[in-house]
Amino acid sequence: MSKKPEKTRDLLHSFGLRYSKPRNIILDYFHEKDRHTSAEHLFYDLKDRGHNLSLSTVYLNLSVLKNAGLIRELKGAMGEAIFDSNLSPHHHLVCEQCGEVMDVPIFTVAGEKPTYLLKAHAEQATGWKVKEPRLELRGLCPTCQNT
Amino acid sequence: MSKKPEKTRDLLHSFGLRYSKPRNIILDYFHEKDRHTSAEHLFYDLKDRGHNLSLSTVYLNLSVLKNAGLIRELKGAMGEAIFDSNLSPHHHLVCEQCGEVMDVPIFTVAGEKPTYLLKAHAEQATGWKVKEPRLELRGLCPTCQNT
DNA sequence: ATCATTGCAAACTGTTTGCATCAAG
DNA sequence: CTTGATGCAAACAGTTTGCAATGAT
Repeated sequence: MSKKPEKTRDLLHSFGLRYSKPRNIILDYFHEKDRHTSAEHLFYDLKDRGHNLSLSTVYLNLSVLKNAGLIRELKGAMGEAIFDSNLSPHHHLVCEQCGEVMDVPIFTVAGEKPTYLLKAHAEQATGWKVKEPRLELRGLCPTCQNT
Repeated sequence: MSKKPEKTRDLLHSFGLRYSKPRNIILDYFHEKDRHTSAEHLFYDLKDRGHNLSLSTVYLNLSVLKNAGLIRELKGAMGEAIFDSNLSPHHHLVCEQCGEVMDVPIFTVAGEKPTYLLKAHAEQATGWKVKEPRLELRGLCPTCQNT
């Protein structure tokens, strides 16, 4: 099932990263299909498949891959880090009960009348029940912009 | 500086909560002006003012007050819980560098052309540099809605 | 008198780090 | 050979919990 290591090696190199077996395994995992996974979940999933990476290696490489831009990070239902290999621009729907994460195309969410239609659109398009969206935008405050 | 305890007692009672000195102190803190604070920050702030609540009491009461609807929770720059006593609907701008949190009125953010104007509007209105907003909506997936 | 709240310490979860060993380039 | 990656264990931060003492109603 796994891609040819040379492929992965080239991919890593093109991002300025070294090849390693763990990285190959992790990238294979993500490339099988778009996945949303936490470090721990990935760790156990890989263990089930006979890949005994250490947990710290998993953490380390998720962070490396994220910094290289090969995967994206979001926050799960409990605030844990969730990694997503789908790089195309999209939003996320996170189930507060089971933790399930679903991708939401940006243009379904971004209707003409944002705050209200956001919720309605997303609910209609996905069947989820969406909590009142309170945005928590990240950025740099004026002071920190000059630092 | 602190409000009359009877006031706070009545407030707490009206929310079905018992009065206690820690709750009084914490509510006083929040009501002095709208504040954004983490549990730990609150703990030290109160210590500086001579109120030696235990950290677990601070955590417990923030959670109690939040569940009662007297304060709101959001996630800070590092994913820590930040509590906000401003209950009117608004969004937040969180500085990734210094952790500063700023309120953003909903209608400044929610323009006519959401995804794009969101960023532009917010930046223009606040002077912040806003990272591309990726929404992480919370809700219930179809399965969990029937549980 | 009853039952919730407090404070302390210990437990826990998610994540990071130090360091000796090992593999990639 | 040089530098970066691994794996383990220990360290950490933020938060929660168990429990006996205390305080509110």
